[in-house]
Amino acid sequence: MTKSKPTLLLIDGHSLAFRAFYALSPDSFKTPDGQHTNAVHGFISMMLNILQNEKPTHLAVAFDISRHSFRTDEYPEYKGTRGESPPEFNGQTELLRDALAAMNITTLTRENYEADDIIASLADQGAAAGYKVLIVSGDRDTFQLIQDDVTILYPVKGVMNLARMTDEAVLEKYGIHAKQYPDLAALVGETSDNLPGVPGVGPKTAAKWLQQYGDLQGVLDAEKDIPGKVGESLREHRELAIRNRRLNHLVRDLDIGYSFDAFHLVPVNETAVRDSFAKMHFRSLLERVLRALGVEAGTSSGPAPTNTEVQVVVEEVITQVDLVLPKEPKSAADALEKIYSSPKPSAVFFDLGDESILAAGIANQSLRVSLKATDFDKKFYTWLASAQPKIAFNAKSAERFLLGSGKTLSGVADDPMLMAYIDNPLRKGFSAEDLVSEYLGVQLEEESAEELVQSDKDLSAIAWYVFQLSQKLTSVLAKSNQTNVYKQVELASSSPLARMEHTGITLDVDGMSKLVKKLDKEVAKIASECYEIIGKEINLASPKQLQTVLFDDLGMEGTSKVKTGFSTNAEALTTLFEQNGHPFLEKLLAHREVTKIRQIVETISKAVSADGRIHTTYVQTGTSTGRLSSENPNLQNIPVRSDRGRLIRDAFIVGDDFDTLLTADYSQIEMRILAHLSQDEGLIEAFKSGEDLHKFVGSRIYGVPPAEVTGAMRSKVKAMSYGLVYGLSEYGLAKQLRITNADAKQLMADYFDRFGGVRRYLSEVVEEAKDRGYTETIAGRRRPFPDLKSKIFAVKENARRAALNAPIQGTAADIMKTAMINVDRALVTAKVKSRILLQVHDELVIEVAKGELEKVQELVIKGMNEAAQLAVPLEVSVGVGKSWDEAAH
DNA sequence: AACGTGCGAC
DNA sequence: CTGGTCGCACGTTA
Repeated sequence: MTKSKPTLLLIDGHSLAFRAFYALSPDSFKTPDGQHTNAVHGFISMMLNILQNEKPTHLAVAFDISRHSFRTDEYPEYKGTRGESPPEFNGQTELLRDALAAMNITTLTRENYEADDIIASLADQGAAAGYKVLIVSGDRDTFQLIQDDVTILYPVKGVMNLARMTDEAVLEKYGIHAKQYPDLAALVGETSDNLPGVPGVGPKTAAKWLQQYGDLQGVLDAEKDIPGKVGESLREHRELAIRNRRLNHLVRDLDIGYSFDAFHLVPVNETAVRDSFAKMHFRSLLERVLRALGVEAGTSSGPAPTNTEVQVVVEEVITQVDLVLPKEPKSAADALEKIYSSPKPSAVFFDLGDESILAAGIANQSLRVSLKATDFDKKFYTWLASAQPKIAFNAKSAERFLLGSGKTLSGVADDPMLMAYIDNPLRKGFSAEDLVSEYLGVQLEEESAEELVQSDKDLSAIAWYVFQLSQKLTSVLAKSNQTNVYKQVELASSSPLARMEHTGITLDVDGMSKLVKKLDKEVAKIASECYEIIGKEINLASPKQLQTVLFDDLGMEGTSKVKTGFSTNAEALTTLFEQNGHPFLEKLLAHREVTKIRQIVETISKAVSADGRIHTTYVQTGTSTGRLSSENPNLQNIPVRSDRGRLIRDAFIVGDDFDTLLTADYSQIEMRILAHLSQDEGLIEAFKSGEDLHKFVGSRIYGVPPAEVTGAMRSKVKAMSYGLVYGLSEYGLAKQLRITNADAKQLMADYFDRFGGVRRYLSEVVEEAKDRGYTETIAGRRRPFPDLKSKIFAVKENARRAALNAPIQGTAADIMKTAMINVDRALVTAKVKSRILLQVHDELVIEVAKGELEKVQELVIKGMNEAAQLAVPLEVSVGVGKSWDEAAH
């Protein structure tokens, strides 16, 4: 076995302290004499986490001495935008350096240089001397230091997470290699350093150039070949880029004057650390430091700390639930044996990574066991795949990840996350911590300020609480009569969704990249036409700059208002264009449309996995009505209404080994539900007649035969019908149809004269919701409406409109989920290869295997039709094609 | 990082 | 004041 390399950890002290400062509230960390210590606490905690995870052998922390450096000599405005540091930060750097000294950790500074220069020099020297080097810095300029043995740990989201920036990671994120990063930064500029870049050049443009020409010099050499306004801008502002590049170049050959031995991690001087921490009133940190670093001989003042983890037993008794946490058993194997063979349900909680399960906790009433991923064995997987009842928190994610490694999850009897969603879909968080806190009154994790302290979770304890959660929620749901909708609709959707996510849909990547190129050209052309018209270059994506141009420079009169001034949204631009016909408005609207499409194309393209398919995540707790939402990427808002948009749908194609895509959607499902709920005779007849709905309604309202309903009449009626479902006002209807308020009022009156049942139903819904405090779908899904009693008019009105819509949208969601479950079961039972890929609220997309089309189409239609029995028929229309667009109908 | 604006879908 | 439900990108501000 070869000896592993020593690891040198280099920390940019200021940078990490500042991140820590912003991640923790200063108010929570304060000594009695008013000195804040949040940055120190956060820094040390974070450092200990890194020591634990990375196990470096050597460590040094570099600090800036002052703001003055050779860079400010060259360019006095360097970092000039940084204001005074917040008063709560004062004194914390000194405290931190004292604490580090007590811990026998070397700190380094250098007159006239920044901490990054020290780090750069040490990194090179360390790598050359055979160290593995890890750098913690929040400054992206350090990316230039990345090489085989030099990795940057870059803090994201406060100080909790560190992104491992390797060359591949930089390439992934920015499209260029790490050593090109400073060239990219030079072109783009760095706001936080007060270094403006070349105007009009963003990360994407810069990356494109660097890919093409290699480095900044190459780009500048080729500046004549770069077309368009950006090319012009580059030629005009090349000096900026050159200056930026000079300033962001890190000095890599400083002689630090220490041998690496000085950085070797050694045990701490316990007395000194105790003194230092006592001054700052740190208690939990002391334990951690002593345990992590060990104690220097002869400095210990108390009993020597042991390395064994202290088993924390939470003892709290809450009404209804006995919350005495059982101890972890001596023999995990024994406990697992009992759990795996028990006919009673056991709870399982998974610690989920980005695409795999990292660890798990298992518990029943009296036993609990934690398993790391390395402990997962055949017995564990066999149990997961068995029909043995399980209470699984967020079963869908677990099943998806298990499928990813050829395993599976079955026998899920309860999912407390979904139970809590059914109980109250409006709550903010659905994490196990949130729900345990809300339903059991136990704080699983400290508040966010203390999060840093908690580096290891006891998953078996969480699993045990999950077990308690399901017991508690079982009775909660029984009381509100929602057991049925929970079990039959929500829980039953989990596995089909997991498999849909796992399966994904194939994207024609080549088609998409061609499309981006085409759209890029269109955007550039439209943009330059815009600049031409207004005589200057602005950022067309900036509402603020647009406001200046439209309402100041061009003197237009704003229509609707937003918080920052007059609105520049499409509706406002259209109205303005009707008023003054200014050509800029037209171009701007076109620019918006094309950039939006291009943006979606890029998002979608980036989301393609190694298998060539896109795997969205359906969030089952994402909406207040019962619908699903889709994220990373959102596949429920792929354009379809414009020709350009449909080009995107055309890139979603049938996968290899399959024959065709089939789409099946419900026609006018929300209007059908309205007919059912309102029992309005006219509307029910409309659907039973088989006549076009809007023509039928139009003929009633205008008193003409359906055949004589004109296009204009039909579209008015259509807007009216859909408006009803959303709580549309006269004003809104008038605005949408561009008719007068009086005409809108008349239209509404005529509508309600003929369809009185609808009016009665809608007012009943609101009354009942106000009375009971919630609305209800046909399946019994509830949504609370506390705001219906608000004294604030706008709040109350918003609640009223949402309450009109909730039972309708929610019922549609229940029906679609039921359909999905039906279709999934039918396909599995029929043992066909075909499978569901996507759900888009009223549509399913199915991938059909060769020879299965006829059978599958029949099963799909049947499954969807049988999802509900309404007073009117459900109508399903299907289409088939090689792409999602072709399969549309 | 958080907010505001704008816009794609159903 | 003025149409429901979402997710996402971008600019701006901090």
